[in-house]
Amino acid sequence: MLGPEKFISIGQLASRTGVAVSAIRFYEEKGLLQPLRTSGNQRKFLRSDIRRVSFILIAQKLGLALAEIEDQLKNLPEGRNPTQHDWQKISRRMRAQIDEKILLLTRTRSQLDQCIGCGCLSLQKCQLYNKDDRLGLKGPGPRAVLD
Amino acid sequence: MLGPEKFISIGQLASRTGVAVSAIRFYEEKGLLQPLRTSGNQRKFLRSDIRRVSFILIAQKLGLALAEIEDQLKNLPEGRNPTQHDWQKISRRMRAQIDEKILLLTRTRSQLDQCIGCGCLSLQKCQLYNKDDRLGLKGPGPRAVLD
DNA sequence: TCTTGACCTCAACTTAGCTTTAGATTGCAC
DNA sequence: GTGCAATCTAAAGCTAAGTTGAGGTCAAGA
Repeated sequence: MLGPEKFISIGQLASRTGVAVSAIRFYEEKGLLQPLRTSGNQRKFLRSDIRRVSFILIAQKLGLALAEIEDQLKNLPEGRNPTQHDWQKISRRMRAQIDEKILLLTRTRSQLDQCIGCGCLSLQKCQLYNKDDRLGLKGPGPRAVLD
Repeated sequence: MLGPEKFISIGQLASRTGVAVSAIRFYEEKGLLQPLRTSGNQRKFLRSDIRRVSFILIAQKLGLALAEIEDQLKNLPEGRNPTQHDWQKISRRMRAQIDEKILLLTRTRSQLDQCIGCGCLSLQKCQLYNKDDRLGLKGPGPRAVLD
């Protein structure tokens, strides 16, 4: 029968995930994907790489950098297709990160509420912006300070 | 009496906010700060610029880009020192943004929970990663898709 | 006066996360 | 076998948010 092929091309992976072909090559370069090659040197991906790319996208939305995402993906088995169980473990870890993020935002919000009361928005008085927070909730921000 | 000076230097602003001098100049270049100059061409800032910089830092933590922060700051009066009331208005707007962020994260979390149940983490099945979300919760992610 | 630290400008460099471009294959369809 | 889209590599370009460096000026104290 004409069942689905075992491997998919870069173009297929791109259209299935909505990610540009160039971005997929870039992810490979960064070590997030490890496609095989055809005899003609074209990349061939496992079907499970669709899920892998989905994971990359979701994790990015949560603010993880590609390097951090790579770390998470290291927990997936090399070579063989990850099982449902493999993905569950990794998902649970992500849930913890979301929890943490929500907590930080909630704290920030209540601090801001206090500031709305007094209208101060000042570093000294509010503690809304202090060094500890700085390390917690990350964003761009001046670099020197982050070191 | 020796009351506090009306203006502060760039170095003072830097040490009061914890932001590098180079970053402050950069913010000025981007239009986020509009210091006056001394006869010797050195920048002189209003004391209220400390608050302004604090705001920039806080807003960055919430994921706003400098351009967006500039938009918010446009709501502050030019020239005169912002009043407590001015800051309150702007703070309330920020609170709304935090609320929205928390909402999005909460939604993402519950979707992820469903995925943990099935272990799928797939685009089609879970809807954890769809285009609507993509616009909502922003992050890096492939550019083409964002257009 | 001299020196020293804070300040000035302008240009180039940095990191992350990609996209774009150019020129060379590959592979499928007719 | 001819054509055309999809793929390949390598290098350059882009945006955000700054930092770094070179070379010059300002201001205040000894």
